[in-house]
Amino acid sequence: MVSAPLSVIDARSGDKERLRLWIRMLRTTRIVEGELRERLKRDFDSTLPRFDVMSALYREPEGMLMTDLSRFLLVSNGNVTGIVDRLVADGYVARAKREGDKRTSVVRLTPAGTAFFEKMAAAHERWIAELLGGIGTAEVRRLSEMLHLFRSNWEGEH
Amino acid sequence: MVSAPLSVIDARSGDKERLRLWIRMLRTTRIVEGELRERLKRDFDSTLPRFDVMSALYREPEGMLMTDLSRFLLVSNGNVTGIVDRLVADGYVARAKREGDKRTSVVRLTPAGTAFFEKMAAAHERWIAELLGGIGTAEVRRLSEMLHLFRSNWEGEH
DNA sequence: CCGAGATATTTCAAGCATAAAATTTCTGGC
DNA sequence: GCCAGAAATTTTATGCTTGAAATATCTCGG
Repeated sequence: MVSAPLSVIDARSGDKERLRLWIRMLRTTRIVEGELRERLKRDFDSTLPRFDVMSALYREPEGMLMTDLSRFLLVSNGNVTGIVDRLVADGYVARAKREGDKRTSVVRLTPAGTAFFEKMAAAHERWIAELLGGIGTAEVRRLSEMLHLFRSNWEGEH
Repeated sequence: MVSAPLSVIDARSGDKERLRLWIRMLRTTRIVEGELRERLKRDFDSTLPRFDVMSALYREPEGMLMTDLSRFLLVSNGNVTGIVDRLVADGYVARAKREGDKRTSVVRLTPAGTAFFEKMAAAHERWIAELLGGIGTAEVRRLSEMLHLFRSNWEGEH
């Protein structure tokens, strides 16, 4: 046999293209994240991790446990502790002890935190619209669907 | 006038979809990055930033200036200093003073660094092929092209 | 020449990130 | 009731990240 079977050749060439896709995805997210970081700092004196935490809490007015927060954000539990500490110090977030389980504490946005987040979120949505404005609406939909599928597959297996 | 013009309505609905796309992109890269980080640590006792630096240097056997390195990787100049420091300490990278300009130093992979990187890169490519394997080859090509266009647009404007 | 700005790099302070260890509290079988 | 293990959280050590300040060197008009 002189050449590999077609399926193997296909797989190999596909590998290279997946690698290129990954590099481009990483570059795109880095560009956008860098821009968002800069603007959050400039306009709100805040950061992306703080925005992420507040965004998660905004969706859950009853509050969340630290563990749920770290799982949702895909970051380590120890990491969340520090970010929440600083948000508490700023008065945007409150920790509430619970009746039943003394290990856990429910974390939620304060009214000040909610108001502040709503301002940031509005700007954030405008920025994303601007930064991703070069991608056509049909492409956006297609791409989004693809990534949603990826996530479903991933979570199905893990 | 009771309702906004069509173009405005279109823009608004597109904004929401772009926001959703951004969130999904961020989640995807976080999942993949987390997996890569874990495997780099497990199999090579290394990290993603170190891999990125070595990858950049591998493409330039003549070496790179610190500034070019940080620009290429889209990270701050101060950041590169620390990563390179540790790579130098491990013997994978060397700083060479230059004749002409005493401010600059050319950074390049050592033979040990080259050999080590080639092992990592092979594993890295397999991992990406595995992790992004759920996305069909045609989709990969399409998606990749889209992101390439995004980057071209971005760099054209900045 | 020579000094004002430009350029390359490092240093610094603060915050983000992980994994692993330590602490505290809960739960279920005995 | 007790206690072994599980679970929620914080602490710790180390490394990554940024923006800004500090240092050193270069360039070039006068």
